[in-house]
Amino acid sequence: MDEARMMAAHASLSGMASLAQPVSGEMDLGGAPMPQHQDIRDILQQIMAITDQSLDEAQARKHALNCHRMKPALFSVLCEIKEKTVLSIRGIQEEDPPDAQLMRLDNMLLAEGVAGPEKGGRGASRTLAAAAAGGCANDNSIEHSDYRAKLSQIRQIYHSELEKYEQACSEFTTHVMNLLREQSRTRPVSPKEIERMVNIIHSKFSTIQMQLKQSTCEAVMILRSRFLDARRKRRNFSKQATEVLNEYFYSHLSNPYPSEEAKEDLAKRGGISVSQVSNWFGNKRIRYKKNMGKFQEEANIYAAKTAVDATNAVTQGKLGSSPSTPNSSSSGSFKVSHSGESYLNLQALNGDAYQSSQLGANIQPQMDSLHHVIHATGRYDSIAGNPLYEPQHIDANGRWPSSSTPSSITSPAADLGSVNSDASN
DNA sequence: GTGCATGATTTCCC
DNA sequence: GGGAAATCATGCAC
Repeated sequence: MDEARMMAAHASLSGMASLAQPVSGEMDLGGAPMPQHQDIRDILQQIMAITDQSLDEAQARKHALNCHRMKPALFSVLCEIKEKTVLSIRGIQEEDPPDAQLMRLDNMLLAEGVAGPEKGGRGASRTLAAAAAGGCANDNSIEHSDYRAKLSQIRQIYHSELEKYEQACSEFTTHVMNLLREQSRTRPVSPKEIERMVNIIHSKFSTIQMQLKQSTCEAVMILRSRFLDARRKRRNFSKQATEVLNEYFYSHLSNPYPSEEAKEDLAKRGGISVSQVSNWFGNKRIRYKKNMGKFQEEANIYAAKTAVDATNAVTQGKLGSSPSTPNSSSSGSFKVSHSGESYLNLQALNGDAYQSSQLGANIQPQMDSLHHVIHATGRYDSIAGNPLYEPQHIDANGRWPSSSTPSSITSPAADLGSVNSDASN
């Protein structure tokens, strides 16, 4: 203890003689020092003298002082002084307002499914739902499981660390409390001081917890951004997927609006998602319309392919094959399920007859394909008068004739027995 | 590195 | 809600 503090303590004690009165319960009304006062002065003198003594002497003196009958009273007074001075000042400095940042972190961890009860991750499911709206189903399913696994890892680490911190906090608090209680026998430590110390410890551990929460949030953010980036990452479709989509597009050129059923079928066959099919058709329609010349060659290739399939189907039909003979197309989906005779008769049908024939929609893909072949081979002109062979499928407004009300019957299976808007072409 | 192709997203319209 | 159009962002050939 330095001289200044000793003097301060001395002054305090001198002024606090009155505080010690209740303990002794005796007072010299004439102002003469009572025996108790003399005791206190003696104790203080001894305390002051400790610094001048050797270690052994000091220990012995300390022990003697601890056993002194006035010690409880003295400690009580010192505790009171401490509370009135140092601790009150600390109290003002340390009482922080509720931490908004901590609340934000807690909310975010709850929202992401890291904190709170296990629920498969609300954030995860939300992200998964968002991802399911687009992107390859197969790839996404992998990414989903990957995302969930990583989120689960983060959750585990977070809870493990949190538990460690809480345990450490509890252990340390108990340790400090025991220490202070132990020390209260040799130095003035009030219960309030212990309580305050516990609060300080909790506050420090709370800061550490906040750092943990912050790190966890950052990890979740990084994970999410990686996942979302991966979702946005474009990958070209497989050759098969592109072929399946192009086959459908060019064989339904007059009305390239696949129904939900057709989209599902295309998605299944192409190994992509339905929304990817929708995206593809959206892009294709626009890009085809913008630059038909560029797509002509591609159109001819697919048209020829489909036409060959159609011809095969026709031939087989003429030869008396079963009406349900599968299309020889590699795609194997757009099947000609009616006889070749019906197909040939179609060219002579007017709109009404076409509708009543109940097969126009099914034949239309082949008609579209043939149109392209004919157009490409210069034979278009000779049959241009036939309303079935429109040189363009897009009207003056740049729209497909039925684009405002796309046919819901574009799937080969669904085409059966229904009226296709293509018939007007 | 550049330009084109292409899948995905966004915004607007009906 | 679905589609058109514009735009973004990436893949890929050169």
